[in-house]
Amino acid sequence: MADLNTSASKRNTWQKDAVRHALGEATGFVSAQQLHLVLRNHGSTIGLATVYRALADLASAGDADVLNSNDGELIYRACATGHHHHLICRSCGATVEIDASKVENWADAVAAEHGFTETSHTIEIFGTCSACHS
Amino acid sequence: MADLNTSASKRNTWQKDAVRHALGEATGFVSAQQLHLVLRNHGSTIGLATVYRALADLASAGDADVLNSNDGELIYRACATGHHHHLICRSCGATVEIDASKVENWADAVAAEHGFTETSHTIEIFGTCSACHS
DNA sequence: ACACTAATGAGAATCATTGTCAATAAACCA
DNA sequence: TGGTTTATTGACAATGATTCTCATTAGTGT
Repeated sequence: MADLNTSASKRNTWQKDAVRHALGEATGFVSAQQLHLVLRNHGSTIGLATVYRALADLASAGDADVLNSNDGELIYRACATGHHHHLICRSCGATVEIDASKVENWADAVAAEHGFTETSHTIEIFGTCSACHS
Repeated sequence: MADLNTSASKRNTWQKDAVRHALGEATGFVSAQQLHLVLRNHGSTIGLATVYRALADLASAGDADVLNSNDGELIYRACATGHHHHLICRSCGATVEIDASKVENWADAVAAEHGFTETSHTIEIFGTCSACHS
């Protein structure tokens, strides 16, 4: 019974759909805890561990972006397209996806210059958006 | 700037010196736990909480860089000069400080373009250094 | 040396995240 | 459709990093 095409056979559950949907509804980045709370407040009986698992799956499938907030918790965001970076408002959490091909190239070049291979990078820009900048 | 210990008077203790020194000795980024272990192995009786406090102080004084490792722990590094970024070997932890004025400007420009002010950013490059890339 | 009080350290407390495992329910097949 | 298989769930325990508590220790100015 080996599923050759879909790596490890996955099942579709309403829990995964709920997490995916809730993540899509959210504006900006949200933590697993926040998402779980929202779902429970909407009457869902989903478990916290399941939210964590679903988010981890989404992230590893490339359907969600992860980054660690400054106070050490992982926060997630629904993410449509391929590789990109974020411009995030520190006060309201609004997020703008930004293309960064120039920086990509710069990062790869710098790494290569120092003999590094298999490079990856973390690039995030934080600021105060115009709405929050009274 | 460097207003001396007037209102928030700080005291100099051998513990803080030990942490500062151990951090200077380390190559690359180290966690508070690792640093504590190293100090204890060298015969120090310093407490873990003190290592955490000393590192937090160094970081907020601008004498150390902080970043979160991918497995969710804070790692520190002695940092000589102003603003810069890092190229880090994923396997041996070797670190290269890189100047990134081009990217600085890019980041500020992108932020301004979207009406963001008071911008800051996180830019780190990870890879496998030539020594580790057998 | 003395007094004042910041800093220390041992352990408890916190908090996000992950592991455990019996019970549940997708997906597949006859 | 009903039965079987087994991935997935969820309640709770466990982990692990970091922070807090508080009695004790030790810098610093007088």
